Amino acid sequence: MHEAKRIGCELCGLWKICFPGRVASSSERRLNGLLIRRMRVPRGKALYRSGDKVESFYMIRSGCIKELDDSTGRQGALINFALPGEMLSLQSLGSAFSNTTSIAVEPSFICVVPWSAFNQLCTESPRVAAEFIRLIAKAGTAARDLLTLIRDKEALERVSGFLLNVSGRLQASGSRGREFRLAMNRDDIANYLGLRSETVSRCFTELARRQLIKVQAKRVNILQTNELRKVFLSA
Amino acid sequence: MHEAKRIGCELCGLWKICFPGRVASSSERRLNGLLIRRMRVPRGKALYRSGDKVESFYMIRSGCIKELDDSTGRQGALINFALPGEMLSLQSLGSAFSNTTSIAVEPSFICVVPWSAFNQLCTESPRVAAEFIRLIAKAGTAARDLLTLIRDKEALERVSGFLLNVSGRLQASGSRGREFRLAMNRDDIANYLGLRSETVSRCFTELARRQLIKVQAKRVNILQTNELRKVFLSA
DNA sequence: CGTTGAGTTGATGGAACTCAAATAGCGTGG
DNA sequence: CCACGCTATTTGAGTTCCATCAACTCAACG
Repeated sequence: MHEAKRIGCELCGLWKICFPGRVASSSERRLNGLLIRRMRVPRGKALYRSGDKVESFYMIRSGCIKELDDSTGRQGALINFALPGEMLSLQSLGSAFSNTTSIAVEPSFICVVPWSAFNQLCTESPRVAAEFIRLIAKAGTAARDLLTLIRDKEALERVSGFLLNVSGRLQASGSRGREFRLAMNRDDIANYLGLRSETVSRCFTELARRQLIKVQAKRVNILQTNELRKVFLSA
Repeated sequence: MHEAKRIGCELCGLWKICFPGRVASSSERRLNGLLIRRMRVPRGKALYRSGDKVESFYMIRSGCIKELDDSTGRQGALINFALPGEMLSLQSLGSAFSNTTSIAVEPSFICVVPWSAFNQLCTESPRVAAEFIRLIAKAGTAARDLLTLIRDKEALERVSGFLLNVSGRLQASGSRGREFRLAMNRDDIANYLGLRSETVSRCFTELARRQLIKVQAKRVNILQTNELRKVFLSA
């Protein structure tokens, strides 16, 4: 997020699959440039909606995409923020139609990977298939992490965990992890963490009062990572 | 749960993979009987522990296995109950070592599927690989469902959702979904739902007061499925 | 028949929600 | 560039729901 700098392929979660650094056959190389389509998603626009046929999966190059679960009655059940270098809609691949809606929180650039072609590639290359299974399993772990964050922790711990999580992921994609701009608003964060925007706001204020972070609106500055981690862990 | 009747292969989540009903090559048939080991797990015994090398995944034939997340500091973070016909530890396949511990809630019978052999099979058979990806993705959806249950609903709704969920899954494995015996105790349910055992108890009592269920200790009888579903949905 | 552990019920306090008002950001047009 | 209006965010006061602590019931078992 923050600056619109787009990450390069070497930071993409698909790197090991797309590029032949560690792969052998030429068929594996097909993904590189040929089948993957790049596109821009304006802020507020949907990348896909629940009910859409699942034909592709996506990788975020820059920006931020929020993934909403429409299966529950409630509107706007936010189950994931996808940050640069991360993949989207992997969990939908099992079914014919998507059960989530993905909306750009800020203007974003993404890679679209057609599932059919990728599937074919998996059958041809065991290595790609294995790598892909690993990626899908990893996506499942993320949901699990969020679960324990929400179920077992109270508000201040959740917000701390959220900040540390975002910080780490931004760093992984080559951005600064200490000082960044949150793409999403307080309501989105609250929905994600199972809180109210007022509570999120109060937590930010409290963390700032303790000198662990600095906040002004969407700008966040992490001053004491270790102390913040202590708050996060102090169940 | 309830009676120790074990489900047959035709209800197993791996059915489509194990059996040649819809598969072609003889290599796909290898799994059937030859490599899969069946075993008994006594109540309270661990099937595997976090840190163990991931060499297999598991299918429940009878009984109930609880899966604990040890990564968080807190003890006993319960992320899943595996019921007959369901699979276990799929999310660990990506990593070398398990990050969860699985313990039998009641005496259980399971199938142990060696991952290495299965992996080999996936490379040989595209159909098996695709089916397997579907299964892994489905496992991810379950975690997601629990997430929204816990994050967006209050106690009575969570307990209603839990009962409906268990009911449906028991039915899927051929057991009665109306009247059953919960294998797990109140503490396990509470941990799973992000509540306290006292609260779970109160919710059971309240649902019984409304004549939607009958409870006495572990015995549950669902009287009004539709009304129970209304409680569950009334966010 | 006493002990033990699980489950239920009651009383109380605290964390987060709700409603409401004040303030700060941000884009737009003058 | 500044003033305006709209929205997002912060802050405050009162309420609700669930956790906590504690007492009690009940069934299983030696």
